[in-house]
Amino acid sequence: MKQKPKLRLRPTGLTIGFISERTGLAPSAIRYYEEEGIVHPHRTDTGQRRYERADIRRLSFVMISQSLGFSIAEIRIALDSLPAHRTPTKADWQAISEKFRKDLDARIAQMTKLRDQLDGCIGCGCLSLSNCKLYNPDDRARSRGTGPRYLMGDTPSDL
Amino acid sequence: MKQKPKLRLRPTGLTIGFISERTGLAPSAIRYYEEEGIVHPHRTDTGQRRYERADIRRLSFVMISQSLGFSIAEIRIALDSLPAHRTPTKADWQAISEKFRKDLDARIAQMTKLRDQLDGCIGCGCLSLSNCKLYNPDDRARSRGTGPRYLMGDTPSDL
DNA sequence: TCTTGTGGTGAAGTTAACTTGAGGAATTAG
DNA sequence: CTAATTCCTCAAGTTAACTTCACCACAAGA
Repeated sequence: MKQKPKLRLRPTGLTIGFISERTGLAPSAIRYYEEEGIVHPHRTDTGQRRYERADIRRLSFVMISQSLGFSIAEIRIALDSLPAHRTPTKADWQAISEKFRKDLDARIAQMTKLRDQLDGCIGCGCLSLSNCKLYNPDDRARSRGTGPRYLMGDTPSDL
Repeated sequence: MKQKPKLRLRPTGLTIGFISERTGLAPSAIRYYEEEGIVHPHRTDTGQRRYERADIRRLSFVMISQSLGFSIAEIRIALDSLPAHRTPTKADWQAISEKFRKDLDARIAQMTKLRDQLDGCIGCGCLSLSNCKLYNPDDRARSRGTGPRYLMGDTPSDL
């Protein structure tokens, strides 16, 4: 008896459950990503979502990028540069990761700089902001919450 | 005529407005930090908050730490290790920044590793998760949003 | 003293990234 | 052919880190 492979993928495509298993993402998260324009599954005539294998890659890319600190908005923009109606090639993915690599490089440099100055700034106990190298407002690593979030630099006087 | 210095600091201590100016933080944020146990100003008999100079340092520490990606919960815990009823010394701040430096070191190492493997993983276009070095679940850099957020590693099969 | 600030207190709103729940339709297993 | 799954939609809830608002009290200066 032929052991029927329990694949939730009809000729129409992969089900959300299948994608969920393979990526570890909850179906609700995957639907959310669709709202955010990160994946664009097509629908069966009865309205169920069907994905392609390439979508697993897209979602993996999302997870990795998030772990690197990118927001889904940024990720969406990056993914938008992938070809719309053609399965992305190796070269497509390489191009997209290039930008992220740049960003990563910058952030690593930034953090290294901060670390090296930590002892001289917080560690020394002075925290005199006017001398402090941590003043650097070019910090790009923050974007949570609401309203303005400014890294010190508005207070030119000493403490 | 002696130009009266417009310092909002009565013998009772520094006002929230003064602290706000010096740190660049909005008064609302400073009050919020109080709720979160990060600063503990005392009150005048009429209920106004009065801060100490050391609080500016605490708040600066908070801002710097946040820019490094620490949550205020983590920061609060770190600050709790400062002496409660004594102005923190140089040594106190050094001890506290030591832990953060460790964390920073780890994160820099992590990001560097990720960057170095980016080309070989996303860049190559394979994204075969079972081979991918980005699998690494020891990633500590994420903690936003609700519910479980797991970095791939639950999906041992290939994509 | 009178008029502007500052300051204080809730309560409610905001963004991001999702989850949870209710109620109903399709699909699949036995 | 049922029963059990899986899926769908829409609305509302959640956490973090604050902001905004309304409304009232004190404080400072001309």
